[in-house]
Amino acid sequence: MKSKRIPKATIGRLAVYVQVLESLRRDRVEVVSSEKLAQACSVNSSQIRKDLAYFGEFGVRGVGYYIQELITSIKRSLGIDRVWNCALVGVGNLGRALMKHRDIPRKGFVIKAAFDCDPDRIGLVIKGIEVMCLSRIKEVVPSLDVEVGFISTPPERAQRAANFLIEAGVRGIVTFAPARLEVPANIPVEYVDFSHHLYAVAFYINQEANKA
Amino acid sequence: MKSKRIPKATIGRLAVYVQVLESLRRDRVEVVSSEKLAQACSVNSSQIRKDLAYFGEFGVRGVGYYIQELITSIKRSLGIDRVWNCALVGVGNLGRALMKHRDIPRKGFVIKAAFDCDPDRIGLVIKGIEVMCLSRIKEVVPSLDVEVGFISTPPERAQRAANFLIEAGVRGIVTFAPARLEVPANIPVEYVDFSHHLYAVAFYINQEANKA
DNA sequence: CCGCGCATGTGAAATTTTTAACATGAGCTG
DNA sequence: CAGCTCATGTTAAAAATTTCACATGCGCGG
Repeated sequence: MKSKRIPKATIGRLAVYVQVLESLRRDRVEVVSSEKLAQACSVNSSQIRKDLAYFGEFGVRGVGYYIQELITSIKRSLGIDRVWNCALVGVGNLGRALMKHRDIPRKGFVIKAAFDCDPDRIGLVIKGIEVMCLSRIKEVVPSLDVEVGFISTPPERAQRAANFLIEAGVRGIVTFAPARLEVPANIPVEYVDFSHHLYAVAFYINQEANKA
Repeated sequence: MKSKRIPKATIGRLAVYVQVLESLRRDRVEVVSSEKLAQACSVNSSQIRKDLAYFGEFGVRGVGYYIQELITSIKRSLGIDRVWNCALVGVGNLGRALMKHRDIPRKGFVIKAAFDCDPDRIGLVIKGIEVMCLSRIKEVVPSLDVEVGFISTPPERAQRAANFLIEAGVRGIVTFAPARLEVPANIPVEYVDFSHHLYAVAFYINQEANKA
């Protein structure tokens, strides 16, 4: 386990490995080889061993990987072996859907506070969380130990939301708004935008058509 | 403009360029240099010129890129300068949200049909679309010129949904189910799963912490 | 209408990432 | 307990991608 720069692509694949491993675990499989796992994830088996090697030695030679153990190890490596407190800015349709989405807490991300600047929304209670005025964010985020910010505002207000969140002390942002954000270099931002996948599928369909 | 294999990463970036360019257009900006665009997208300016070069020459030397024109060119390159008819399988919470989601048609993807295997859901009408039994898919997809399949079933039924869609003749799939799919090599699949972004942000936050 | 400035498009260099190859070590068998 | 099998962990090679550097060519000003 050497401390080297870890490729962004590796992080993405680790998430896939976890997904596939959890699916295997549901099927009561206990051990898997890098070769088998590779097939299920549509990647090369060396790739898997390489990716895992960034974080340690998790397998048993001649045997493979114990699935439960590997899931735990990957989650620890990614830092998702604990709960992350989150704050959400922008309580529109999307924001409300996120607050109600069961899979988010299931993955260890708990929305502890929600903010908006629309007076009509302030005071609403969704899933036990009261929507607060954005001006209170600086007081609330530290007191609730919030480390991650979710942005679900319209694109034109995303930057403002980001500024508020960072000012309030969040350490990373996941934004669902279709807008790029300018943030300090030490604040990671993840852009969630499934329209990119729509574009991609259209492109690859055309590409297949041109092959044939 | 040479016909070379186009990196997957390039496709992802093109989608980002479109997003940023459309934002600039909203601000009435008419021309942009690769350098300016690069900054807004947090990439290298050579990268942008390289990415665009796969598809043609869209800029004017000494001037830059005409934004409206570039948007059109990129969209044509990606194949999103037209409408794509889609069919959705799995009308649970997520499926219904997708059917109501305005941004999907806005991007040129129109859901023309919806399928489920739960009798309680068959017959429901959502956004003018009647939910049909999955057994009818093979008749409906060709008759409505559907080319793209959306999967929003639980993970354990995603593969079955994919099989039905492909059998019915869709050319590509966008799946929202947290499961990997086995499909013929000529059918592109895009996996939409924002939990990957949650994992990523957690990892990068930890990484920042270890730096300091 | 010539020359200058500027930003593109591109070929080559540098870097990163992926794939292949193999030595290592765990576990099983006789 | 020696030897054999198998799959990992790792080193080296190959491939792909990103970045650099600059020649090309458009537009403007004198």
